[in-house]
Amino acid sequence: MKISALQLFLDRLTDRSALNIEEREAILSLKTRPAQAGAHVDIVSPGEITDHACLIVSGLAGRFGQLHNGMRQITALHLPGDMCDLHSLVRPKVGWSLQALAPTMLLHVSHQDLRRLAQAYPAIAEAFWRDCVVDASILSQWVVNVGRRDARTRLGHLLCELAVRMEQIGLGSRRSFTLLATQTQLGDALGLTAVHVNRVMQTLRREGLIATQNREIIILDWDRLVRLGDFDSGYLENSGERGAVGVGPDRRRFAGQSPC
Amino acid sequence: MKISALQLFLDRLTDRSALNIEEREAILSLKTRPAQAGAHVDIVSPGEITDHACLIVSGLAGRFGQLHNGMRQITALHLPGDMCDLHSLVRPKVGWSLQALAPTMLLHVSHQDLRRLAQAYPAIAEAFWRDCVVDASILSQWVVNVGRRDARTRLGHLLCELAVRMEQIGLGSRRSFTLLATQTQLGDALGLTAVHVNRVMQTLRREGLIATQNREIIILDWDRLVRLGDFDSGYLENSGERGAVGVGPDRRRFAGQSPC
DNA sequence: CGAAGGATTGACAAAGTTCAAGTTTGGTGG
DNA sequence: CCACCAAACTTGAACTTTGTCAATCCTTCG
Repeated sequence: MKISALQLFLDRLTDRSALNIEEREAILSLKTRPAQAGAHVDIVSPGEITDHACLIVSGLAGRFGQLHNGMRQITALHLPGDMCDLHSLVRPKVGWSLQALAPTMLLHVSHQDLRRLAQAYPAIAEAFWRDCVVDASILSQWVVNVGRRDARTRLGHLLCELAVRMEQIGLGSRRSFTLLATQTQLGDALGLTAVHVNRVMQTLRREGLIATQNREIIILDWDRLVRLGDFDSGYLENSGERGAVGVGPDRRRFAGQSPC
Repeated sequence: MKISALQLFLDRLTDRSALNIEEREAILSLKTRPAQAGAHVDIVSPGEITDHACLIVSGLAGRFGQLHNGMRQITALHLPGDMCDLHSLVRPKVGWSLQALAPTMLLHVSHQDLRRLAQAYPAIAEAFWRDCVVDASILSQWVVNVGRRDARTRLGHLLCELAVRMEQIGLGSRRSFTLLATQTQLGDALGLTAVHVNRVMQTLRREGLIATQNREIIILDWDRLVRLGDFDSGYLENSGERGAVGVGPDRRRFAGQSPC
């Protein structure tokens, strides 16, 4: 049974923030406009002033920083269920491009509608805010990864992150998942050359850490990969400690959902 | 005449978000508790669950990601007027340490009080959210900088960023400002060794781009440094395009303040 | 004055890049 | 179903950039 992208998005929100029935319904009944983008095509271009956010349904999208010399650096990868441009709600002038890395289906959600929700339900505004903060926390890790780790560790870390995130949204697991990025794109994410990504990937295979077939990454030894990648999933998970600005009546707490 | 840190913080908020008199007064009347930290001492340690945010009054603070092998990467530098842990309002479990890079004075502001404001004034909640988003946008640039630029460019970019940010808060200008970080700390921010930072800095001096005396950075040729650093200040500035979740009655627009 | 932290230097090593040439793969039209 | 094309992946050799280590100098501060 196929789960709608809005449901995935809502799951993520409620995993991190408490939302009551009414608020959840409100999210689920957001109007959306389907769209798609082939590999390498911009979903949002830099300099634009957006009036909508993009909810990934399937595929893979990346946020690209462009250098004046033409080099590129991916600063974020967006998986299905990610509401990519949520931050554009409060800062509509985007500084970077959002590009599909592989054929990608998405839904446009208008700022106007999102704003209406945020106005009507402070708890939703807070959930949106928290979502942005979690994204920033992933971004922080990205800086650490790219700044201070050698290539092997960097790639290991990225693979771990993706495995956990894919598992969170129910696509694959930390034993295997589908990675819709080319080695060149991985290089752009890691601050490495495609050539070097290739070589490092080979050593990981040779050492029996991972295997690949087609677009599938198979993690043969999770524990060793975690150690190699210096990975600590804390920044991705909702550790149960959830800040609350403390909005609205009728607040309800959830039990955690994934027995991770 | 000395401007209070709260006023600096408010200036930043109102530069990015419209706040009416009442809301501004509310910010200014926040209760604060002074604190200080010597160079290299933690202000907030990783794993803690904070109940307050930290407003920098003077000095310099940095957010450190720690690797398991002991290496460190600075993911953000915080100047006076920065409310460092605003994001902890919605995610109180912090993943990284906040450390003073030089003797630093700061003010603690309790989450409780900040939450009260955010509840009472949706426009303030939105301003806080926007502040977090701007921080994330700086973080994005940081990823690009560290991931894809060579050492010269990286250092050039960081110097440009700091010059602009110092100018924004009225400490120094893009012709000169005080940089309270050691070369080792710069290395931690740039993903480079202290030794290499030193050498690169020397070439910048030799080429007549910058001069240093004591803790002061003097930028001799701003345009050339901007070109070298591949710097575009867009991500720091409030481009006039300001998203509005559109909260509260009595919204008022400001004219821009700094004729940048 | 002496200690400590920070800046500077040099010789060398290592990690990653560049370039340029294959090889494989997947998809498309005939 | 095959031939062909483009994109992705792989390989090797030479080359750069940055890191490492270890010593020395300089400044600040008690």
